[in-house]
Amino acid sequence: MNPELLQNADIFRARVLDWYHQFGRKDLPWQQNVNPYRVWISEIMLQQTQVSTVIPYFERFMARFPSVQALADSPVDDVLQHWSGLGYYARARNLHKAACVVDEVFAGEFPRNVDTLTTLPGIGRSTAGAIASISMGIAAPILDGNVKRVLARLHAIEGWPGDKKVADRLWQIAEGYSMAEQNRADTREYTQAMMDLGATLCTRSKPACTVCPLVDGCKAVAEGNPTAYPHSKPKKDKPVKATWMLMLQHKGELLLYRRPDQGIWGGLWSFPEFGSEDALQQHLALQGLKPRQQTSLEPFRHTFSHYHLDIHPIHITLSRKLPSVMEGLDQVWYNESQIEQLGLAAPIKKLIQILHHANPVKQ
DNA sequence: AACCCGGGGCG
DNA sequence: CGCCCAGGGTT
Repeated sequence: MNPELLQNADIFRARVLDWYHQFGRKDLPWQQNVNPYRVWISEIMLQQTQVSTVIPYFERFMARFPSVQALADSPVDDVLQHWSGLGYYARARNLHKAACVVDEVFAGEFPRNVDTLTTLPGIGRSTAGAIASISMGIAAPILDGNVKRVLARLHAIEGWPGDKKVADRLWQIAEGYSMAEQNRADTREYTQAMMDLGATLCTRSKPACTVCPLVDGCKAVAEGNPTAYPHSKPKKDKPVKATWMLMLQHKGELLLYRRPDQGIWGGLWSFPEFGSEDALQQHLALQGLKPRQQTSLEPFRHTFSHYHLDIHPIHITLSRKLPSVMEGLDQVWYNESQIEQLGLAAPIKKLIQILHHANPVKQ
């Protein structure tokens, strides 16, 4: 462990810059003829799309809109057309809006400080930092996804970066490293180096720690699990619901009803459901049914995107068919030959198969 | 099929 | 302020 790497910004920057000079990418289109306009456009494109896809878009965009004035002077539909295929069209609209603001409010010159840059539509703190540091030599930190990952691992920052407290901590660290004494070339290269490090070495799932210039200072590596950082979004624990499913069998047939179009498994065929075992038993009593044979199958959990459903299947064998079980809904006595014909939710299909397996139907 | 992304918009 | 969304790529 090398604590100086974490505490001394000069040592940290020297390591990062040295790596960048040896291995970093320096020939990307937006790294040529660097100016605020080109950096801005590239940053917005790179927020949503990977480098290899962005390159041709960037070239076409620059050929058509070579300057912020050219962009401001063009109809927004023209801008959207050159954005077509990238998605996130609100960003293209913001691009055009911001170009107009730069043209009209700032006399065609990008503001030379982060706070004013941030007032432009579509430019937040990170994009402003990238424009300021890369194209203006201003010592501003950035915190895009790549840098977030590098810093969260290096310092083993607990928590999800979407949480404000965690983001604030990461910004604080980024600021600490970016503020060290430096010259203008350093500032540009340092920012590019940090993004490159995150994009090419400190990747989300397979970080190349063995060749990382920061490995000896990396707390996540010291803990033995760099990919644990940054912590992922806490999946809000899903509520657990329970249902009791009535599997009525008569000879080789099972009673299914068609679910309403709205709600889960809309329009699919399913077993009658009840909110509790008591409700199920009460229903049976109302139907004048006193089952001789009743089996509770092993309850199991089915998980939806937004909740868990604990399914308690209750199997009952009848000696005669009931006329109607679920008031007002289509029902059908189902046998195995219909397996392809009816739309069944996955757990229902599973349940039917379990039953057939346990009690092979004697036809 | 879940996760990810910088910034905007909403309650 | 916190929460959700966009929209397609990666894993």
